[in-house]
Amino acid sequence: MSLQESGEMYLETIYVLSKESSTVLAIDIGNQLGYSKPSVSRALGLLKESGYIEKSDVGGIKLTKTGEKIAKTIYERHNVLSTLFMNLGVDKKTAIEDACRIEHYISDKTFKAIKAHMTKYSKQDAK
Amino acid sequence: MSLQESGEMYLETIYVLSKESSTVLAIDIGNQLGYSKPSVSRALGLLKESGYIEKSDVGGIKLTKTGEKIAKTIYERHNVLSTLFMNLGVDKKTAIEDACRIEHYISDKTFKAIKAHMTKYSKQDAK
DNA sequence: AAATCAAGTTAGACACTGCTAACTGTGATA
DNA sequence: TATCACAGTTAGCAGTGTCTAACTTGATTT
Repeated sequence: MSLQESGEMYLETIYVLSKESSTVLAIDIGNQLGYSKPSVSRALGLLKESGYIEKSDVGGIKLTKTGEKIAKTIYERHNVLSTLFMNLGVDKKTAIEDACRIEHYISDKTFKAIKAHMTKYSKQDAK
Repeated sequence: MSLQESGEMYLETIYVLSKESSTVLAIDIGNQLGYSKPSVSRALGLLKESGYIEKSDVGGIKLTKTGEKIAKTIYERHNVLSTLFMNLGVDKKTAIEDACRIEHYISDKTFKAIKAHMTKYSKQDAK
C-alpha cells in the first residue's frame, strides 16, 4: 500500500515532533493536526501495520527507517516549496498552506527541477 | 459543498471535450478519465445537484456559469503549471501528471505569483 | 483506598469516490 | 418486427479517512 496525503502528513508530523521532544504521543499528533484521538489511533495502527512506525512500550511513537525516509522527503518538500512561494511574494500563511498540500502531490522529478531552478534564481537575485 | 479534486476533474474534462465536440456524453467523460459508466453517472448527478452542470434532453452535458468558471480556472492552472514544469526541464509526461494533481491544490494567490514569475523568467530567458 | 484525569482503543457512523452486476430505454439493423 | 448495441441508471460493495460515544487502563490526587 502506497501512502496517501493523510499518511504522509502523520509521518511528517511525527518527524517534526520528534525533533522537539524525545517522546511523541498520539495525542500530540492529534493536537498538531487537529484530529480526534480515535482518528489518530486508527491511522497510527495502519501506519504500524505497514511498517512506517513503531510504538514503544511507554507509548512513544518512533518512525522506522522507511517511515523516516518518507517523512524527511515530505518535510524537505514542505520547506523548499513554502520558501519558494514566499520568495515569489506569497504571504507566509498561504505559502505554508499550499506547500502543505502540494508536498504530497508533486513528483520527485518535478521537485528536483524546481529546487534546481530556485538555487539558480536565488543566486541571480543575490548577486 | 466545495469541490474536491474529483469534481474539478470532471468539470475540466467536460470543458475540454466541449471545445472538441458540440455534444459531450457521459460515456466520453468516462473514457477520457478512465472511469466506469456508473462512476460517471453518479458524479454527474452530484455535479448537477450542486449546480455545476446541466443535462440537456438529448443527453448532452453543459457546464453552468459556475461550473465553467471553475473548469476554466483549473484548465488554466493545468496549462500554466505543465508549461512551467517543462520549462524547468521536466519531461512532458511527468509535467502533465504533476500539473494534473497540483492544479487542484494550489491557491489562487500562489498560482498568480507563479504565473507572474514565469512571465518575468521567460522574458529574461528570451532576451 | 477511592476518585479523578489523561491517553488510548473499540465500535459504529458517515462522506467521498471508485467498482461490478444487472437493469432500462432508445435507436439502428437484420 | 424482432433483435442487438449502446448510453445511462440503480443497487450494492469496497477502501480511505474523518467523526462521536463509550470504554479501558494507568497515573495522580485527595
